[in-house]
Amino acid sequence: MPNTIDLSELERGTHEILPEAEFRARMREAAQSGQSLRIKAGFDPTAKDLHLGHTLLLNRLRAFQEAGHEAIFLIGDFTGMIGDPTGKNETRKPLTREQVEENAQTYKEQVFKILDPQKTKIEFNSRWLDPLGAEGLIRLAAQHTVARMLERDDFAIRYAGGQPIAVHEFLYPLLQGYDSVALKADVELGGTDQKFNLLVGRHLQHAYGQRAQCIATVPILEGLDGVQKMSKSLNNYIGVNDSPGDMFGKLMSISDTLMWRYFELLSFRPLSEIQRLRERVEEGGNPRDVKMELGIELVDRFHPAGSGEAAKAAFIAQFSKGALPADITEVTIAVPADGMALARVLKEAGLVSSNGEGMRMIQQRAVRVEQEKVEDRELRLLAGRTYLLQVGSRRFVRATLVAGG
RNA sequence: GGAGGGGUACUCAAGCGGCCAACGAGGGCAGACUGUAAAUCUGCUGACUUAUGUCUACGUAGGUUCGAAUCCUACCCCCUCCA
Repeated sequence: MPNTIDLSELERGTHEILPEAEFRARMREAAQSGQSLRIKAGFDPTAKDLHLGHTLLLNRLRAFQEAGHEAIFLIGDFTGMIGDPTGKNETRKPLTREQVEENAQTYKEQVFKILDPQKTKIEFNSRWLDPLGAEGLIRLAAQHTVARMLERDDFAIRYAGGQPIAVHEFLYPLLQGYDSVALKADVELGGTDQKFNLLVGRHLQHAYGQRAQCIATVPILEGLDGVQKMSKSLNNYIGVNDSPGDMFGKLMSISDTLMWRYFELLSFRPLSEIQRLRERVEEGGNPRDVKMELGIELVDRFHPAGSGEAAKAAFIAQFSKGALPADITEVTIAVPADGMALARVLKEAGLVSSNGEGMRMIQQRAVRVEQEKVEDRELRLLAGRTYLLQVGSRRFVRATLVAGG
């Protein structure tokens, strides 16, 4: 049952709420009547690992949940089993039912780091899209016009630019919108790139005689590079399952400008406090220290209490004081009697992807053995002892060489 | 259905018979500088126990040639215009 009408918490971190007046009215109405609302957020079942970009949306969902509303975590398994709408994205190949279920399982584990499992309803859209059938699909398609479809930005641009648009691409927004009809959603949350699709849901609910949902969009979070959106395929992400050390380290490597963006979107601190931090830096404080605050907050959110401080301490020890990281991967490599060329050892240890790269790294003075920089490309390591190998400043392995092989 | 243009490495994009493992840009990695920052500068960026050597790669399959990413044939895919 809704317990508050603190709209600022619900609206914080959103990019846009449409229509805003209606949204507010409905929230107040719900609070007065004690009737909780159905808040929907859809997720693609392809991504197995959630990253901080996904959490923006989850944080919003959680805010509604805490306000006493019903959070519906919708997994788009039906669409996932068909594949990428544009058909151009290799990473979104059609999935089998088993894969979808497997992904859903890992999703749940990660999602409940943020959402309250007791108050979250998980749905799969194949539940109503499977039985829809061709007839239902055509009836659904009849509710929308081509002209309105072409209002969507990327369609409009592609159409105008002579890029192909396959007919089925028009069906995706319809199916997603139909999810809202099937769920009788009151509010749908999504990324700003989803705005059009969310509005289609609103339109369809109206067409099906339901009270149309309000929509709230959240910004797309930039990745570590500060430019492109955070995504695993661009390798600029921070995963919610990243180890405390990785998470903290990645956060420390972002630019000072991006740091403020992360504060604004990811931190739960009051905006006034963030403003104070900003002033501290403007008055000459080291941005690094503020960045550490961010690192601690986020590491603590996804790991046991105290992990943040521990990650910070480890970070300082390793990078500011040059100590070795606490956990170094250990490998055992079998080498011939006359030893093995260093480059090859690096490859076997997984520090570089090829022998050639190993050679290059040595040439570039990026390789250390037992903390000593190696310049000799011919160096061979012999069996019978363990070496501490390092490539660059972050890649470490402790390799034990044994005779054989 | 007709006419034309095009498919090159992670991406974009040159090359149009040998000097091409393939210009350039972006990305990535490394070094310097630092706050593991960012920005900047420099180098590297197909594989092979690094070799003035071999192998694999310019949509796919064949062919011409001493030699092909480059020429020819067929096929596949994409785009534009016309119907």
